[in-house]
Amino acid sequence: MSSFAGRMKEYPNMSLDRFDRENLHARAYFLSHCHKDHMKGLKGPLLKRKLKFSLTVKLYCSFVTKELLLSNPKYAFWEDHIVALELESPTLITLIDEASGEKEELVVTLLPAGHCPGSVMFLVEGAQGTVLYTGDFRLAKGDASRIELLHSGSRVKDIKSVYLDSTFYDPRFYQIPSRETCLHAIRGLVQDWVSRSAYHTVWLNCKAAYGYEYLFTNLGDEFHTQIHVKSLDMFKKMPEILSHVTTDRATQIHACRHPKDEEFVPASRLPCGSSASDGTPLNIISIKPSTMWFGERTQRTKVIVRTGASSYRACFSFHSSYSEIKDFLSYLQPINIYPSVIPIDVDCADWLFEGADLAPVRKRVMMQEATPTTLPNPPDEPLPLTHIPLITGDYMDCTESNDDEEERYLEEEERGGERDEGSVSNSGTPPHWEEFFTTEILTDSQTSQPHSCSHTSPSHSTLTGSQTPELFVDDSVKLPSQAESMLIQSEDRCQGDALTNLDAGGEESGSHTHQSEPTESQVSSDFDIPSTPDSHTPGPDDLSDLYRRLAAGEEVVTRTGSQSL
DNA sequence: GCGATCAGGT
DNA sequence: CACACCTGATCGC
Repeated sequence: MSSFAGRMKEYPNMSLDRFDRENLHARAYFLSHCHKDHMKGLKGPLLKRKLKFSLTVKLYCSFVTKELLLSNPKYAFWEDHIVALELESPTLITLIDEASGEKEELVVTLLPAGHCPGSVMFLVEGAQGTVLYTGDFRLAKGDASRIELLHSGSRVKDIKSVYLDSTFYDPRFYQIPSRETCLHAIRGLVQDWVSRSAYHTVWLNCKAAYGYEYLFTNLGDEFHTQIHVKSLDMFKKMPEILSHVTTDRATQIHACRHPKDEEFVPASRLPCGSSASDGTPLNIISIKPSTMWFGERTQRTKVIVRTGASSYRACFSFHSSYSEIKDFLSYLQPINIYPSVIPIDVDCADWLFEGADLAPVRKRVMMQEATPTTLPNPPDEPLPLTHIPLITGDYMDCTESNDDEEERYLEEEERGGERDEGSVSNSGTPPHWEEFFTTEILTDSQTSQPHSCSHTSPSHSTLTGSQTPELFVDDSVKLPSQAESMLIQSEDRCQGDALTNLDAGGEESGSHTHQSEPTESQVSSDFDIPSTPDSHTPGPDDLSDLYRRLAAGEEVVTRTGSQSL
């Protein structure tokens, strides 16, 4: 849970993702995405009153976030105070102190965060330097190098501070299977089930939060069906999503919810109460998207876990893993890092200080926010940790990792392997939600013709798979040597039930099928290499070299004017 | 009656 | 593990 107090040290007159307490005095507000834990105070009466008397206070966010926010009537009073910004379009924003008239100019750029529809990171450039507020994000390895506006020419911008979503910035969450791997596994399970008969139905037990939409669109496409959901209202202006969801219960894939669902769902009923028209009972399995992570030493493709006769958990994460965060930070090389949650357990912080001999000349500290009890100065004195927070060398074991073997688990059935995934989905690229957005309001009957309205996104993203096929990752690339050495051949891998052994009745299957070792190409999917021509992600060797040179006092970071628009 | 906070649940 | 909620109880205004 984000404990970010809302303000950045460099630009205390803007508030991001927090709208209570000190943030009531902000000159401008920023919302990175539409999750409740980032909207604290946003519907508070104090802020509501402030808006009434203010001509200049605005809330900046993406078009999609604006749409999702306003689909909830409780936030309707914001309507005339929201300024939706295009992605990747640097925008000059003037912060005005309404009492004194004092002005402060900033250039703010929204960068896609891959966390949920509309989610963005805020890149802020101004007199106090360039800072990046990540909000919540899920970016794959190498993604930072593909974001043009993090660069100035061919070089990464000089970033003073990163305000980081550090949810999984802990070695225990070393690796999380890629979005494509998870999607592929879920697709396989759904395929296995719904192909049995028209009465075989899948219930996706998703949380009441945005972020599962790309699962719906992908499964919808794959199985030529729409996914049953509770409401379509919020997607009115997002034809790509809208066309894949329905309120018609007569479909084999459901993601509907009911306040008190959990109990009676796996038995035979869906939250929506749907049943076959001829009285035949439906065969229902539930798939619960959950975050499952993979420590270095438990490298195995446990992407789907069977938790009962007809219930499964499927790996699914909105947040970047430790290794993805590490890659992100290694690439950006910020001077300061402010984690949004306490970075790691004090008891196992030793790993932080490994490699201290490589400490660079350039000051590099891990900042920690003032604890809530030491208010009222949110961007208060940081707590500098004296050594490098990023260890690009060997990862040190922190705690024993995830070996919760209390449940029977399935290993992902690899079928065609992951090499072919680029042809199935926009592999290697996070979903680009703005593409789904239109200013038109479509009715249900119009949604059979999905289209993206490019006029709302004149500056297209380099992350957009559909527009940049050359960015597709070739999963067959050789592992970087370091990454390769980190992969431990698993000992005897426990065999789970193969997906193909599911009974029609959902009984636990007695038969076991030997699972083959993942091939290198399958395992390497999280160590892919970016292919953007004019940029590259430094590999572990590059970084070690870089640190060595920094430690030797060489000037390797060339400063460029970070004020360029 | 409302909001904020906490406990407990998925 | 931790997420992003939800519900209900309690407290204060």
